[in-house]
Amino acid sequence: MSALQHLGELRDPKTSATSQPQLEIAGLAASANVRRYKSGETIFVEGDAAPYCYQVVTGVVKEYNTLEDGRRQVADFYGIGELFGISELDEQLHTAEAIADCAVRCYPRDSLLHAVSVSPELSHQFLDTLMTRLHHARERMVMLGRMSAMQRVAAFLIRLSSQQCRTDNIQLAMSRQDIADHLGLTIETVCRALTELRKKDVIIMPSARVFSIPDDEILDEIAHGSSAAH
Amino acid sequence: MSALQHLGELRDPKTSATSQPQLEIAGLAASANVRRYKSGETIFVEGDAAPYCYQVVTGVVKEYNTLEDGRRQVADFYGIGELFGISELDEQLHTAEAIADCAVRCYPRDSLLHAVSVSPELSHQFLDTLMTRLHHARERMVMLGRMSAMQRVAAFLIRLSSQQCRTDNIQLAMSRQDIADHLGLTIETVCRALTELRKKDVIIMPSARVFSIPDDEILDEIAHGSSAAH
DNA sequence: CGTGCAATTGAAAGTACTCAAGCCACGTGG
DNA sequence: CCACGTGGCTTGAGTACTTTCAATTGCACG
Repeated sequence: MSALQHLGELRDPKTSATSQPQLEIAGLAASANVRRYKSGETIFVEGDAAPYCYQVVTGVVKEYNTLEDGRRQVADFYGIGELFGISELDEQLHTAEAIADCAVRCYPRDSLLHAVSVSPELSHQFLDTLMTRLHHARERMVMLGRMSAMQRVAAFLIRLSSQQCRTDNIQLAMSRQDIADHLGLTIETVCRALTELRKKDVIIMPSARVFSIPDDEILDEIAHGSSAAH
Repeated sequence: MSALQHLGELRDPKTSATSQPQLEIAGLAASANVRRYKSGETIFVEGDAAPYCYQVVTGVVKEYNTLEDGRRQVADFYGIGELFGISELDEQLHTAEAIADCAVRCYPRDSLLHAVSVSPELSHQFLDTLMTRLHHARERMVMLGRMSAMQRVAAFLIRLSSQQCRTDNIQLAMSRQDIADHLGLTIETVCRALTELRKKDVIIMPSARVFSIPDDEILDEIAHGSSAAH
């Protein structure tokens, strides 16, 4: 099976379910407190000391890096239950920002890592999360390295649809700029791809941040098929 | 500090040393046997059952995915001591191939994962390896998503130079095609970038598979500086 | 009903790709 | 010993796609 096909597999419970840690990490809830952030607020900055690891309770968070010239690469978006701000060093590797109003649980990094290393249960679960995340990172590398703009946008919409478990009125929590920065494109190219999908009736967009997929096979075909999608 | 700068940090012992597991995993050496592969031989194929995890004893291995149209994305190259063939599922996510004559240690996957989950020591080490790998995967996403062909090639040469701890007569274990597939470029584009670097005396290439870096600051500048590198 | 930001569209420019051919080192066989 | 064939690497010309720059539209808000 090819890497491209994997991109559609988020829908598959066996890959996605295991990457969702439980909503509260056993034995650590006591030492963790919850913070709230408004949409657009920064949670931490690349290079910061990293005393905590974080878990989304409510809302959506993005992690990104900024290049010298101001361009960004969005590493990932995190929804309810997902961990972020994890690194092997004691400094943050990304900047994290709320893209919707958020509640975020903060686990002391040392406690979390210690708890993980002494509990076989937690260890297994955490390893699984990391391996799944690495897996997805590599699928994204295929996307960034080998897929056309249209294919990237189509694959991104498919991923959102599978995450929200629906093909109707799917919410786009992030801006066009965030999507572009995630897919390695410019905002204009994202717009043009969306416009083309709309014109071909592959997607329906009642407003700029909501869409539906009438026939997900057509979208799949665009995401996985020939790169010449005109 | 930006993600781009991280790309040069492989030279830094604090990031690279921790990602190297010891040469034999304690308590598992008994159940692991060593296999040998000639350059070009396939070790396992994407989708295969994954009864083992592997560790390079000698030589160099690449892991890659093949797309429907035959193009490839090389996920990574692995040198002495590095683990590969790791996934959260019990099937291989990539195809692995020796790009030089290799000796490879095979650990039964279940034993390895079990050993890791019950030993705090191993658990910590394995987590560290995975987090570092995720970190590097994300740096590569920045590269694939945001850097020009010339920047990608320059960054790749810098990485090789730091891995081999030298700036003289650095070996290119992999073919131009492998480099192209790793960087998300075509073989021709890689050639042109190398030719340009040679013409500008940024690198010296006594032969196609060996190069030296007279002044690594210039190369750094090309990798991290303005994308207009003409 | 302006203001301001996000999203969209258009036109021109540029970068990397495709296709095609030439080059080079190496191994084989006459 | 040299012609020949092979595979990997390099170069050239034309093309296609994405970006850049610029302008317009749409929408929420005071």
